[in-house]
Amino acid sequence: MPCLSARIRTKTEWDALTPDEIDLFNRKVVCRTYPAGQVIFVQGDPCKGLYFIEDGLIAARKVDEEGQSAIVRLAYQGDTLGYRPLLAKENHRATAEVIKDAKICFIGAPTMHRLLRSNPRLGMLFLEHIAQALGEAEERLFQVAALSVRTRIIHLVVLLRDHYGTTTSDGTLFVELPMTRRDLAEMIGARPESVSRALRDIQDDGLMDLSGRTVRVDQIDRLIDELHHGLHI
Amino acid sequence: MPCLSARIRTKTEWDALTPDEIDLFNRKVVCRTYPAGQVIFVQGDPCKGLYFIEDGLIAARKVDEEGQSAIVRLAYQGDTLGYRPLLAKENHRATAEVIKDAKICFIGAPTMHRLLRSNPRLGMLFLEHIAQALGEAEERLFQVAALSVRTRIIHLVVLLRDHYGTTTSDGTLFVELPMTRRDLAEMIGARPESVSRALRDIQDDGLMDLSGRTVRVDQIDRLIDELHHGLHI
DNA sequence: CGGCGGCATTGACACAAATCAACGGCGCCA
DNA sequence: TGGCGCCGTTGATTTGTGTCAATGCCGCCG
Repeated sequence: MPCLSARIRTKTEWDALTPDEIDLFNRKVVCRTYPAGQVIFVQGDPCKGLYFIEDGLIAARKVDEEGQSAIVRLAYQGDTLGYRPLLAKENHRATAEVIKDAKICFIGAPTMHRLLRSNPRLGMLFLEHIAQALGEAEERLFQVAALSVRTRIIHLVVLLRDHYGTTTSDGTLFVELPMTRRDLAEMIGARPESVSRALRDIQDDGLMDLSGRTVRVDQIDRLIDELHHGLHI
Repeated sequence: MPCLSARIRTKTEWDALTPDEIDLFNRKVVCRTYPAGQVIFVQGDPCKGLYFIEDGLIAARKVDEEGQSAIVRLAYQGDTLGYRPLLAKENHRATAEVIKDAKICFIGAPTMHRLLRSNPRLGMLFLEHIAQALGEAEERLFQVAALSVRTRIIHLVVLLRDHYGTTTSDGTLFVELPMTRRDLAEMIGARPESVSRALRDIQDDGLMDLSGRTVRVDQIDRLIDELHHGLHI
């Protein structure tokens, strides 16, 4: 079973590869599974290649000397990890940690550069991908810089809906919060206690129903409205 | 006088262009000057092409419906603006506003795509550039999410040193803060009053000397140390 | 010239969020 | 089976920033 299965590939930048290149990829790639909690690479490490996420959820976390910490990016199935330092020719600037058990394929920098040289379209698709990633990073920068914890939490739930939301036949939306309160807090630049309180406040206002790590939302519009019009109307 | 002068070009991604392509660039480009305060494009606008900054300083600002606002990026001489939406195939997600009088060259999207198709190396250099921009965005995201206003201010001064710092013969460093307190505040996700107070506090601690928009730093090490070891030692 | 508007600073105060502390629940494994 | 450690919540309290208001400064323009 090749790591780069067609099902996943066609939705990613790897769709640019020719059959020969797919063959090269599959020969060079090293795949393994990582349990939750495992660290894939550490900030400061030299970047030896990149990691294609076949399945699972990974967080890129930055930490400083005082222990202050924040999650700067999430990587889902089909995403690629480590491309930023590879392309910028830098060391890793974040630590990658598995949030949900993952299957990850490593591809070394030399192979990657060979593919980029032989296939300009691959570079163009990476360009598009990284441009979107920059847009998301700037969006979250804006949110943390300008919005309240409550609003940031709602943005986070809406964001997680893309990958962890399911809608039942009667239109009710369920969103799984796929990580601890601590990690949710690090995603929005807050403390776990503040996340707990904000979630309860939003629940008390009838915007969602929380049980454990699952959020039930009856009227997603009411959530979205608060993002656009603020609390009061 | 062609817009893409060799002096600036060789330090940017445009160094990849062949003489023919430079010629095409110079034929297609439209240059003009913008006074401070002028808006170059507005968030939500379709992206019609990109803007090469021959001189000046530009801020990319995000604003929401409630008027909350933050500066998500600065663009200096030699930088290119608008490449993110162009490459991500999105509309502009920020408003570009001139901070210091600028000379800017506009190059339309069709020309740009033609250059990218004819010259893969241009794409590779953009890839490298945008990868670094993503690194900077994530660094600032971490700072706003995890650090105090005081620390963020120091980071900002150190950042501005790259483009607005000069060192005298006796080793004293002068950094110009090239914008209003309001804009400084929007760069770090704070209020102008908080910026004023933080600057005064840092000055009271003898780490810098502030007069108007110029900061004098005698021992840059002491500033940098605070970033790595915190306030106390 | 005089006055208006934006900039910067400062003080008093309010408030959102952090901190500190305590508790119950749960999984894990010695 | 018991206990240790992490998770999640809640309460009490502190504190860093935001908010509001007043002032002085300066540049600009009628």
